[in-house]
Amino acid sequence: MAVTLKDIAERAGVSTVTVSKVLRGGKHHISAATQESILRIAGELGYVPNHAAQMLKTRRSHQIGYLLPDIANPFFADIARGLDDEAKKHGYNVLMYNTDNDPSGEQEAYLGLSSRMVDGIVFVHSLVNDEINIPSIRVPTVFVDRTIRSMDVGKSGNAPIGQIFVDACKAFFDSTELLIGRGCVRPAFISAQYRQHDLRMEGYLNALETHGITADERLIYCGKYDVDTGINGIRHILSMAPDVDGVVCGDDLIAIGVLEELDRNGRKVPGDVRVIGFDDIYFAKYCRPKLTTVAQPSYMLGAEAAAMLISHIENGSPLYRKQLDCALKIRETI
Amino acid sequence: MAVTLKDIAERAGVSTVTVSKVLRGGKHHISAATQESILRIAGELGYVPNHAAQMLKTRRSHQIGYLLPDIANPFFADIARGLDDEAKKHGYNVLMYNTDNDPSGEQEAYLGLSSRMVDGIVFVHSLVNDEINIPSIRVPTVFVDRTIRSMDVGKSGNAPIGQIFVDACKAFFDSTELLIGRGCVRPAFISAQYRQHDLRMEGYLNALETHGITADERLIYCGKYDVDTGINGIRHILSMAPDVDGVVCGDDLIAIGVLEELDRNGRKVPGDVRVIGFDDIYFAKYCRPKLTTVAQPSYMLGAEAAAMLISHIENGSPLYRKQLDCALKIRETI
DNA sequence: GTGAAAGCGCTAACAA
DNA sequence: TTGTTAGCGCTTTCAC
Repeated sequence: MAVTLKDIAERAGVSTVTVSKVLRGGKHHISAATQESILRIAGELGYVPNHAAQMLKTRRSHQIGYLLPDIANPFFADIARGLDDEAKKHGYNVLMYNTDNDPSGEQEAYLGLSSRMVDGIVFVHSLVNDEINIPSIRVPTVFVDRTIRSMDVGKSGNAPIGQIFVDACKAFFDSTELLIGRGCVRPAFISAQYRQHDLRMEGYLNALETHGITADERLIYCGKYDVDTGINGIRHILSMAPDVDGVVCGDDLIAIGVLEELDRNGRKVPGDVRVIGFDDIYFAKYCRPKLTTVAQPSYMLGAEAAAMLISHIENGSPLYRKQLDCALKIRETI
Repeated sequence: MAVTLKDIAERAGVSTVTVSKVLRGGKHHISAATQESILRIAGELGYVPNHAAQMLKTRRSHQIGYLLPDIANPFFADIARGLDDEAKKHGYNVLMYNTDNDPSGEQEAYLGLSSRMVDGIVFVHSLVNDEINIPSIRVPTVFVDRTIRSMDVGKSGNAPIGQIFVDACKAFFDSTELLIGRGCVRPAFISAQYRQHDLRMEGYLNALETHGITADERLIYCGKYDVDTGINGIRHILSMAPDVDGVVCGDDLIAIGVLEELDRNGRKVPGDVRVIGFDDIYFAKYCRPKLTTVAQPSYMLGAEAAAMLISHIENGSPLYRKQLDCALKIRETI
């Protein structure tokens, strides 16, 4: 059986309250002698506070939930790392939950985490149907990466909401424009589409329009954010529109698939087809040819989210919306 | 304020005990009518059990801790995915903690997690100094990937210990032998070395000896399990022993670094130098040239660990040692 | 079938 | 400066 405040109190000849005060530190008025003896005894006995009891009493778990599509995607793993590092600094731990972008799983997870009394949730939402699919926000929640429209936020109920994101629309506008600038006249778009109104696609489409290029649905393919979507996507596009000369990819995983399949088909990159990704996962720079991509500040996305959440939990500072910048990484595929 | 058993009890005109029994399901002797009304009311009120209270009472958190070096390493992310999937099946959640292989951080984390009352811990241990650096095992713990010698296990104290691992020594023996079979006479070894007695290096050395090749310390470089170690390692080796004609890499990240630096130096792979990795992370097959490597069953490592742990927690089945098989993935770098 | 009593370990408010 | 009282929400005897 673990050692409790009571055990220490008995040996020190004081009450549990005194022990509690001393051990918790902070401001109290306990004599130096008592303090010292309590600290010593606690050390000797190897006292470790019982979190469940503290939790029940204080309604604080010092845990934050991380709801994400899939930790095996390096982009989300980087966010996780930022989260965990920042959380640790403040004595918080991270409860991870993979949703696979499954809306019902997401709901279940959200409820589950709130009953576990996480103090806050960092949520990379699937955004199916363009709206958050949880009945109500019960816990302070920061949405990362995928933005929520303000009307969704209003609708969501009681607990406060924050957002950390990048301007994906602009990023995709820029990268599409970059391809066009390099001479592409038939740039394709391969991505996932979890919401009706996809910002990445919007950026692509805007750039096309700006440069007087007519959008061609044979050049657009939507699947998931994974390598297979890249492979299948470019294969499909190659069959429908063999004159494709550029590919704007929804993320780097897709881009890697595109590179792979293009290689199999003997199409040279960037000679025949130019390719650009999104995220700048760790491996982007080790692809051959090295992947040109738009870097998301993934680690910072996580760290900022955790910092915002914890500062809200501890000091009541309000949650906020914050946009982080992307950075173009020109390498060899354009 | 959240709805409690008491709220339901009042409306249903029964005691909290009755409500608790019904809601928890399982075997009890409550009349169908009472049951039905309790269930209905609980549903209406949106009852969610308070985990902290349950925890305090039952000493079960339904959480398992995952202590790992770095979630940004895809190998550990894959394990995490296996863990989480298996844990979810049984109603458990995963608390992640990145240690960066820092022994003192590991200790702190281990203690922290046990005070959070995790029901078990899955531990990818740093194994510095060839022994586990935690004072005593307080919680059922399964060591994954890095094996613990049985003497370490005995020493560790009270709570039971399990292990899921692969035969790294054999794997490295085989892959070194493979390089030799392809004609390498000066195969190098680049890896991390966290313990004095490193199994990966042992396998490499054994193979050398078996084939009558004298080990040459200029061909051995140890750093960390990351890309930079591969880059620095091969750069260093190239300067010391330019006749190197093969590299056995401690993991795929290192191999990727080696490939990168070899390319910069104009050395052809596999023409001039043959390279083999370890893990088979997702990106191994998308390197150029495609990385030949030994696949670890990373997802299964995680899933098995969770299954073992949970079965022990729930049914008291003993923890055990289990070895999983690796599989050679011959691609283009040898 | 159902409920009363007790307590898990801790902390907040108030007394002394 | 220290202690008393009370209770967080739940579950576990055990009695009815």
